[in-house]
Amino acid sequence: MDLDAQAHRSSALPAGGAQRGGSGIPGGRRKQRVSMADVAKLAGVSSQTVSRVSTGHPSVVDSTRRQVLAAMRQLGYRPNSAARALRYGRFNTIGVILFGLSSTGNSRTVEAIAAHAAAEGYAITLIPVGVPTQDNVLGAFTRMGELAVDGVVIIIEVHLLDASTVALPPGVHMVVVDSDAGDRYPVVDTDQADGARQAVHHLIDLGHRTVWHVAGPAESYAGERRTAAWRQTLTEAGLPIPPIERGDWSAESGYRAGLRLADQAGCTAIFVANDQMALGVLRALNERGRTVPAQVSVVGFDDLPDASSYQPPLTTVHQDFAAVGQRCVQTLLRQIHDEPIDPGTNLVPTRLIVRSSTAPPPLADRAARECRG
Amino acid sequence: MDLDAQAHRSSALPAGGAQRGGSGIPGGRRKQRVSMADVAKLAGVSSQTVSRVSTGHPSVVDSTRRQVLAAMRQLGYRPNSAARALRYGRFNTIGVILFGLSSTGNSRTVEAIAAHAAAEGYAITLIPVGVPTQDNVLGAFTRMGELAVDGVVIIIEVHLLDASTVALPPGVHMVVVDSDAGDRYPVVDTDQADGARQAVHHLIDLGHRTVWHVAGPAESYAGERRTAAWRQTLTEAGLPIPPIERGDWSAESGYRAGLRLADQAGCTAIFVANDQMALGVLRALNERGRTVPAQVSVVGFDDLPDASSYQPPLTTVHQDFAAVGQRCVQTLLRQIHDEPIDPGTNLVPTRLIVRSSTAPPPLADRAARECRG
DNA sequence: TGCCTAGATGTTTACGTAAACATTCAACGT
DNA sequence: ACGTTGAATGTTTACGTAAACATCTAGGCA
Repeated sequence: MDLDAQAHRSSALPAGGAQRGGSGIPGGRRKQRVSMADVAKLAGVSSQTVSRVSTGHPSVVDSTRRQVLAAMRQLGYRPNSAARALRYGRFNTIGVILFGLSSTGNSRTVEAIAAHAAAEGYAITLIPVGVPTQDNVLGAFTRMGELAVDGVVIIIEVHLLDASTVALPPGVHMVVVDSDAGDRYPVVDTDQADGARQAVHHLIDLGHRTVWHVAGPAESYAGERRTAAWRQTLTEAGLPIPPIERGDWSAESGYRAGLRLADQAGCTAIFVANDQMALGVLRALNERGRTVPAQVSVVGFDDLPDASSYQPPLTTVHQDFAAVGQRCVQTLLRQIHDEPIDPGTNLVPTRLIVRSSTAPPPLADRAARECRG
Repeated sequence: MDLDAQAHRSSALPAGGAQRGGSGIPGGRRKQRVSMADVAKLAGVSSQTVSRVSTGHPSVVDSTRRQVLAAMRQLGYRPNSAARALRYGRFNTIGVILFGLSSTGNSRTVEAIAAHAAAEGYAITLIPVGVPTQDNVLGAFTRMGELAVDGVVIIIEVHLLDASTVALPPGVHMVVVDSDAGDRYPVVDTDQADGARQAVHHLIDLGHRTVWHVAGPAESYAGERRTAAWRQTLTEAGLPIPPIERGDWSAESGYRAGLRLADQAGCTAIFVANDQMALGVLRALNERGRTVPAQVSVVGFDDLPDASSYQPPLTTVHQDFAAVGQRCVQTLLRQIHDEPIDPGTNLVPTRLIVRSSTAPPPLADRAARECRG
């Protein structure tokens, strides 16, 4: 790898554009990049032939092709994607607008998006929004308008986009992840409701009289969907609905919520809205001497890679982030290629992973319905 | 937001490029994007004036500027970044080559890179490498060569780049994260060695007779650096060097290593090469009835957000991923702008976060040197 | 032999932008 | 009054690529 040579070259060049290069004089101004014309000259063909070789056009005779390829290698030619994009009117790039990658699922979703986009010949550009204020989101949209993207995946609570002043630049397609705006935009999302339902049902089926809940922040639609499904599942089962504890997705907030729940006498089962908070809940219960799962059962949501190593290994709802990313790319590319897309929300199924943090309640707390079995 | 209008428009258009548009006839073929010329025509000025307004050039009289801005808004003009990139020879984009975002620090580093790049007017493009084979890395480099980036941050064990056949396309600058190739490429890295040293010293200072070690995979230079520093620190302290247990960074592998260590009689202190494996170690020790920190002390590395909620809260080495990302961007931009860069490795300091997983060893195991204090 | 066909290659042009250069015009000084 | 200046704006051109069109060559067939 010739890093050194490169560094030397660039530092040896005349600094600014002082020479104001006459048209084609190489070496005058920094002839930064090798163009097709350069390759063509060396190979003794026209630049169009170089173009044909570059794009794999069939009607180039083999000897010519080899000659051109040799010249390309010799000069270190690489196609100028800006010129290509200009020519084609396409960037072959997908933008991803998000708050941050540190949030649990985002990084894995983005990873999947990147992987699948790459497989389709698309690169992805990250457009981070620092703080999720409406102003910042608008700013991201403005920036995105100037960005070299053919479409965007928006991994942001969509209600932040509802300011009527936002005008999405025409020609930019979009897919929204993690939202309930199913009828306004194409949406891909994990089936939050069904996941929560499975979690709560699991606990009910084990014989618990009810299921307590540590919810995510109220601003999160994904969180709210999980909470709503928790409530509905309990209602359908004719069980009482305990008061909600609320966290901010962090393990620390789960710990605080867990301390409060540990003091609730009748609390034998907890559905926690994500695994990180569940980690905190487990610690709180342990500190308060309430054993899991003998005295209290805990179910999480996400199935983080670490969840199987919690103490005890966590029963949780598995989210298929890879599938979400894959469907995002697929939906977006269909739009970009002017193909029809299935309207409405594209739900990715979840499944419950049963580990060691759930068990039937202590005998004293066992529900009557358990006796059916 | 006029998503609907957009959708209708695009579906109402003639599908393929059947019309093969005569040169400038609008409406023939899809006149996809609004150009400066369109704005100029509407505003009754030359396209150069539109350009001047667009770039904020001072010599445009206010009335003209307002006229142009109005026309821009009316037509929904947005600059074509491909044309700009072609004109300027710059993309204002930084590429990031990595394996995956799920790996611990990567997502946070990338996040920081994205944030700082955005602040400098640069977007970032993700170039994921599926499996870290040499072939794939080469593939990524090839793709990157064709990509619209002015520089790349490489978050990949650098020895995968050492195939002599890799020719980095000239004109693309690079910074390597997480490597020991300090003299060949500009490198930004967490000070792995010092972090490990702090961790081991902490345990020694608590009076442990030696410190056992759960290492990362042998292929990881970052991991090897931590291991080497662990060994050196013990050696300098004149302490014996126990056999190494090795994991693959995952909590599960940490668990398995922990089970093996739990059976080692003299093991009272463990330095684990990352927090995730430490989580597994904690579980293994707990299962084997060895209490932390009373019987065994554990120190991790990374300071994941969750580490403070482990059981017990983990003493660990804090990595400043944000600083790493920031310095990457800074170093890269200096190269891109032809400014001199400080050669060699740019080390980001770490600091030990002492929580509840470390304590002096049980009396029977206390080292003689402890009596000095 | 000469025309026709098809495949290989060369030439022209447009994509949207902005630097460089050219032009216009009003304000100013002598 | 007239030339000079400089600010505002218009015109030309190049950036690198690839489609569209033009040209050229060799081989097939009457």
